[in-house]
Amino acid sequence: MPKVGMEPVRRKALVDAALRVIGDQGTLAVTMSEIARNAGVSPALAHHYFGSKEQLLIETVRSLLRQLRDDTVTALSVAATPREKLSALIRVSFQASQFAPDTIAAWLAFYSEAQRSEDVRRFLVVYARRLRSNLMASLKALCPVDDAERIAEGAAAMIDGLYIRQSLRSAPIGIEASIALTEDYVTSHLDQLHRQGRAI
Amino acid sequence: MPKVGMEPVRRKALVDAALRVIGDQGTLAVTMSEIARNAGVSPALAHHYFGSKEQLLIETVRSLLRQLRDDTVTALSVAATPREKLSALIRVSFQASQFAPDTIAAWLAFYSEAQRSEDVRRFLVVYARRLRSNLMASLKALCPVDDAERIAEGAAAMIDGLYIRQSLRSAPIGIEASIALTEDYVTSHLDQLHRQGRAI
DNA sequence: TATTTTTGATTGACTCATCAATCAATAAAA
DNA sequence: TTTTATTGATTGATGAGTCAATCAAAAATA
Repeated sequence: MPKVGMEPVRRKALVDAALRVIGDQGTLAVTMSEIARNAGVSPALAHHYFGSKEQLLIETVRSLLRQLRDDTVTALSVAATPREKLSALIRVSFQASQFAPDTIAAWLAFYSEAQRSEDVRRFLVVYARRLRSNLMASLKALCPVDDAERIAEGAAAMIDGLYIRQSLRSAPIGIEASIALTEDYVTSHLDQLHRQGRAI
Repeated sequence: MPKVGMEPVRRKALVDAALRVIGDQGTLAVTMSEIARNAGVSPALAHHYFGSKEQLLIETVRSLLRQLRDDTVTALSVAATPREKLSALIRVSFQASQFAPDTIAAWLAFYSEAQRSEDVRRFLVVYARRLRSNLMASLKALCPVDDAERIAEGAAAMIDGLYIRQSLRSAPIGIEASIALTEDYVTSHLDQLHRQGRAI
């Protein structure tokens, strides 16, 4: 039943399937067969389009990252002031699409994989940098650079930490609580600078 | 060259080797052969003493957790006031032994594995609970319970977040900087409560 | 328009490697 | 001689990657 132009469709289906399977198994010890089955095609086809499992995995991180970037761009575009942009950045990280158990499990699996695959590591570093630089951009408008750096570092760490804790599913902190906690961190530190007359 | 009483020695050697290999590969996709080789024994011996790979891995998380608990107990015992105990808890998390790249990679690998193995997950939940309850014990002496809960949650998240970010080894935040950031979080929130007259 | 040719999509069957787990055999204590 | 420590060799399962073959759409040609 070969219809022409299937390539992009299949690529997407396979990447999505990889995400699902990884999210489900919570590990990169997933097989091509399983991914292919989940996508409704044969294992051979997965190889045909991606060449190797590694490559399919890379593509999968990439898609995760792209999703997050798109969400971020959208959120930032509707935020007017630097302070609003900060809130938008925090909110995006805990957005439902990012906070879904499957997605969290997949991120975690990739963090673990990053220790072995230089390619995967590079993508995660991009994520870390992006979050940091987005936070910095807004913070610099609100306080001196060195304070901004500290706050950005702290906020980023807190976001990642809340994220990873979510993966254990014990005493799960909800989306709103996570946002409130991070929001609180930023606010209280900015307030502190304000009182010290160091804010802008 | 069988000498009697080798069992405990070998068990420890194998667990230590597992930790090294996992830390090195950053994943639980490690083989019994590799672990055994690293411990200087045959794969068959590893099976002899642990029965299965899963069991050896469980034992390895356990040892990680025990190490952390011992460090924590020691650190808490020399701290007198609640505030000092808080600092001690923070410091322990970033202690050299916990902050070694291998150890970080191993923790990460186990977090990822926790999605699949209920046993591993249980151990990590124990860790999370322990950290939280230790923080709470000291915080409750310094502020109302609901504030304590928020601060404990935030501090724990920040610790985990700094930890995970360390694993990417990009723009690595040092031990001291990590401690300072977390310390800063706790201090500024306690100060805030103080100003509001809600601290104890 | 009818036909042949080329190309893209797809898979079943296969190969090769790896790995967890088993077991029987050996060697040294006790 | 019984027990403990240890391993080499083997087995059985699984999984990544390859390949040749099939099928149908599209393009080219008659």
